[in-house]
Amino acid sequence: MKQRTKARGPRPSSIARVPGIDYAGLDGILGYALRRAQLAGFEAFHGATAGVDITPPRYTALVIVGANPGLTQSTLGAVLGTARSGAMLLTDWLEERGLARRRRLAGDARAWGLYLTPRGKALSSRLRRRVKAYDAAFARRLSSRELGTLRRLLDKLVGAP
Amino acid sequence: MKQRTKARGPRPSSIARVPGIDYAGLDGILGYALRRAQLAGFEAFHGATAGVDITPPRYTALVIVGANPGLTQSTLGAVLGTARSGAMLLTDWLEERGLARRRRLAGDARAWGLYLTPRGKALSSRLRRRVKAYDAAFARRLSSRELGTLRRLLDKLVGAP
DNA sequence: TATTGTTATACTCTATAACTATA
DNA sequence: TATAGTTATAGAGTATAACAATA
Repeated sequence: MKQRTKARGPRPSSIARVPGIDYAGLDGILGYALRRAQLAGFEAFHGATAGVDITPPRYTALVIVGANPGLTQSTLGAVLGTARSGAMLLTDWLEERGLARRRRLAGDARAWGLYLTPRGKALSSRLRRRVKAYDAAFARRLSSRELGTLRRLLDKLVGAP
Repeated sequence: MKQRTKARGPRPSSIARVPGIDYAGLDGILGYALRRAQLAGFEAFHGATAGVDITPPRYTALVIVGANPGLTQSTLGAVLGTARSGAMLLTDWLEERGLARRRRLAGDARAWGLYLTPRGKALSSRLRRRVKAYDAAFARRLSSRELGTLRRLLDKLVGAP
């Protein structure tokens, strides 16, 4: 393992159904059902990254920088839906661990281009494989037909093309 | 309005699709699709609670205490899937705003029972109506048939009966 | 011994505002 | 003026650990 063995910090747990509790229509809310499902998906991620000190946004940053070398921090922020300052902290985190480097871009002296180091590339590819496998195991709770339907409905819900 | 008019703190925004970016299979991950959908649902919640200083866990605490008077903090924590210390902070928050009260329970001198005040009940019922309406508007992006399918698949995914 | 609530501490995630250097 | 990055600050959410009172 390259990173610390213990993931610290908040790990949102799934929402257990407590017997005898009146949920007062809370479980009739679509947003609540989505939240529960998302937490179940998070657990798959957590299993995939056990033993590696990483979190979902950090994983996303790692993968996105890996697939888009030379990306600027602003663009990374746009992809993550986060403010520039957050993209900077993520970049710091990657750089401190030797996973990525900032390099000056030719066209614009204000911006940095982000690039994974060999170590970052190795971690990215290892984790991508693991996350994919765990996610597939999670998705296997549905038939492939159901899964296709679910993906279509989720896309429609968020207005994806 | 009874609460502060401005909700502060982090409001997770939705994940925009940035053109020209290689997502490297990230969007093939079910957990990622669920996350995007959940954020869209969160926006519905945010619209419903505009002008009221409340967050999803605080809203959940308000509703759950309202529907289960005499609930202990430990049970509230179990419902929310959070540690006791978190349930305590939520209870403090409710109490500071005059929305709930702690009262000693007869059976166990260690535990507090939680009860909404009239003000808490009023806020709870107003917000429940608004959240339900906004959630319904959000859900209307799907046909009622699709919605039924989605709910069934989400329940199956989290292993709900 | 175990549980309830509490306090203390820490870390992640996110945001806004003000600043600098550059465009 | 506008943008990229940075710094400072703040609040929300979550966790663990240790403690007192009670079971």
